[in-house]
Amino acid sequence: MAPNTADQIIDETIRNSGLRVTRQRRAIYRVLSEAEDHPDAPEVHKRAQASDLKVSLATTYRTLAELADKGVVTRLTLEGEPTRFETSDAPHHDHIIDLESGEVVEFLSPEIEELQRQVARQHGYEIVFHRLQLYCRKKT
Amino acid sequence: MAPNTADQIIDETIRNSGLRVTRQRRAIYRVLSEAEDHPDAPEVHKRAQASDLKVSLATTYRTLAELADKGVVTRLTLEGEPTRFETSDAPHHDHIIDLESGEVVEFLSPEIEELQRQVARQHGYEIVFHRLQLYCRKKT
DNA sequence: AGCTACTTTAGAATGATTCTCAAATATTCT
DNA sequence: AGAATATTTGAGAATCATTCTAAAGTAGCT
Repeated sequence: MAPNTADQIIDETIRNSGLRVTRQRRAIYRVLSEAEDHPDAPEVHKRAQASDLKVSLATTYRTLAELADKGVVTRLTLEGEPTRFETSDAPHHDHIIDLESGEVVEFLSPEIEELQRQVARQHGYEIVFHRLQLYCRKKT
Repeated sequence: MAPNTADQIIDETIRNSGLRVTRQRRAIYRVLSEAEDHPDAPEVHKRAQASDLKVSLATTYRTLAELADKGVVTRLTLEGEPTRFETSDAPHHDHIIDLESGEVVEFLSPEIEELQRQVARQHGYEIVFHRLQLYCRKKT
């Protein structure tokens, strides 16, 4: 029987990534999958505490790094601020950052992705992953 | 008479950016303009020392930040490593990062840039600056 | 040369993240 | 189930990158 509850899916995801399922990893991954935004490690830690899932800050950092290395979560490294995280379950996308409000908007452009592949190929490379960030201001 | 030697151009560049010309700023900017690669702050500092241009590490960090804010140099923020720098005199370009060797290759794609502008516009934004990095491995 | 504002310096301080290793816990073996 | 083994966690120390501080030095104007 396939997993059906959110909790079961979380456990599956962790186990499938090759890590043991622990209370702490569950808590951290759950915080991320419920997040509407892109929190950094201390913020993930705070939310986990708040939802009565005690985890240390060290474990939060460690677990986020592990999950990122396994590909289950994605690092969002913006200019001049601590690394943020998001789950990798949403389809791939890139980010627009509103320089005034700090708001982060996700977007997807298959055309750009294709051109990226072409550029890489022309230089003898194939893309493993990429980062595209548009730092913008609201159009006048 | 327009500046003709490399030294004069360096002084002009610094002065035009609105900063006073000092021995230290000259040294730092010179290191960057002679660099073939994309050094981080400690590396710029080391090279300045080596070429007999004494500068403190604090000043190196401060000056690189000032020049970046003035737009004379550009920050290159890669995943999981300290910020690197390059002069802004070369035409705009993006980067391919070879994941195995760490080598950084520059490329330019007007088509991608145009698509980026379109995407931003569709979301009601206009781009102030952007970052595009392709993390790659050599094509087999 | 003298004044004044801007700069530099060395070291302290900060912020983000990683490390250490003993205690706790998950999985495996009987 | 209970014991043995391999992982994982937590608290605080440690590290790395970068910025701050306040005292001493210097650029640029007169």
